[in-house]
Amino acid sequence: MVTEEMGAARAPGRPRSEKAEKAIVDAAIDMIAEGTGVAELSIEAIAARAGVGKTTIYRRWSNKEDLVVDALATLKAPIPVLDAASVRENVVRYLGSMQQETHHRRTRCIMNIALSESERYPHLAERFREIAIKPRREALRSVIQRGVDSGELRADVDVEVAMAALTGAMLFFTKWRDNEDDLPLDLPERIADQILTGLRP
Amino acid sequence: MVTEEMGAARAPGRPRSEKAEKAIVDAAIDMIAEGTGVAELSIEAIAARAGVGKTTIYRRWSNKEDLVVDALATLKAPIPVLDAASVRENVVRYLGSMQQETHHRRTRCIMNIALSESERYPHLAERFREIAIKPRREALRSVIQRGVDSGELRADVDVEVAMAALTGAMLFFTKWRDNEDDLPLDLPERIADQILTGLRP
DNA sequence: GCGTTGCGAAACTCAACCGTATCGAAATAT
DNA sequence: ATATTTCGATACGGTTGAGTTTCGCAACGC
Repeated sequence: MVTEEMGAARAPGRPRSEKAEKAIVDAAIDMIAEGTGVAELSIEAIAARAGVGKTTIYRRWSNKEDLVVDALATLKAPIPVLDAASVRENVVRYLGSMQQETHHRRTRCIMNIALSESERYPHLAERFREIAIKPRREALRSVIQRGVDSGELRADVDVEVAMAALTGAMLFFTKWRDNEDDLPLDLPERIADQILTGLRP
Repeated sequence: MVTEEMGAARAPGRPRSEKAEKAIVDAAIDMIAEGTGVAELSIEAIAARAGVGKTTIYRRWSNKEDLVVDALATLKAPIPVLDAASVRENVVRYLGSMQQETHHRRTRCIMNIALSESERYPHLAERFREIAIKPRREALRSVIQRGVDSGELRADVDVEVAMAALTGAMLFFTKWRDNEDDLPLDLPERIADQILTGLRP
């Protein structure tokens, strides 16, 4: 009875290729970023694109959802630095980064997953929230909370509603617009100014 | 050369069954409302559910997307009456109806289509916007505009941003929440009060 | 009655993809 | 060297659904 628990050299045969693993995950992400929904995503297509045999995929993940979850987990979400002096400036930066990201197709399509496939793939949606949404939400919450603490914002401000208004307004513009082209460049400023007006003493 | 333009009795043979047509459209809508994505929606399943032959479907629509577009077009979106005296009351009603609708799975799933399939099915998304989103947006815009005109809101209010903040905040709460259960019942009031604070003289 | 057209049902071909199995080659530990 | 495991490739049976065709019957105008 040899213990399998610890130990470094635990491989009797040929070790699994990290390169193949990365190629698979990249292929999956790329295809999602190109607009392929999770439903249409096929293992065969991923294998072909990654230059890998189907066996290599099935040896690691038992189904499509597991693979996609792992793939999403590798996505790093760079959060803007929110260390400016004023709440307004931090909010403008935050909204600006949101607006920037909607120009990257990758981000757009990943957001679509979070929004649309959440009904059918709860695991996936939860994982996504954990990775992409939560840290940002914390960052924005901190900005607003600091504003309340410092007196720059009123003490009775409902932080959750304020966050929803700011984030929701930007999302609304970028996702529900009839015409995506005519977004004004100063949108972050306009949203920040209008909403913060109601939050100041 | 007989003109085919006008005329009532233009049917040589058996007329097409309106009942069958309605059954097909209903079946498609029901399946979408139950969570079936457009991609997984199969003509065969629609035919079976509607109790019609595939022939009957292909005789009317050449592909799935055309059918879904037509199906969405039959959806009537009941818009709340916004004739209260105050802007606040109208906004609360509007947000309240939004919150209500997210409890109907039908509405949720249809919203998902608008949000998620918009990349892959542009026709569909456009049609949906025309039917479901635009009238509501007009209703809310009218409420805010009337508030500005009557002096209840400031003259320099950015109506578009205000709409985005109100609608976006509610959407954010209902769609991006970690935990969907703990939505406070007075959410419409809280959102309205907080945001309208910044819009008043 | 007759020609025409729509109807539901069923059968068909064709393609995609799933998940598994098999193969010879390659990579590693002992 | 040998045993073991992974590799990519390929093939396989099975399922699903698209889109077409055929069939016998029903509904309509004339």
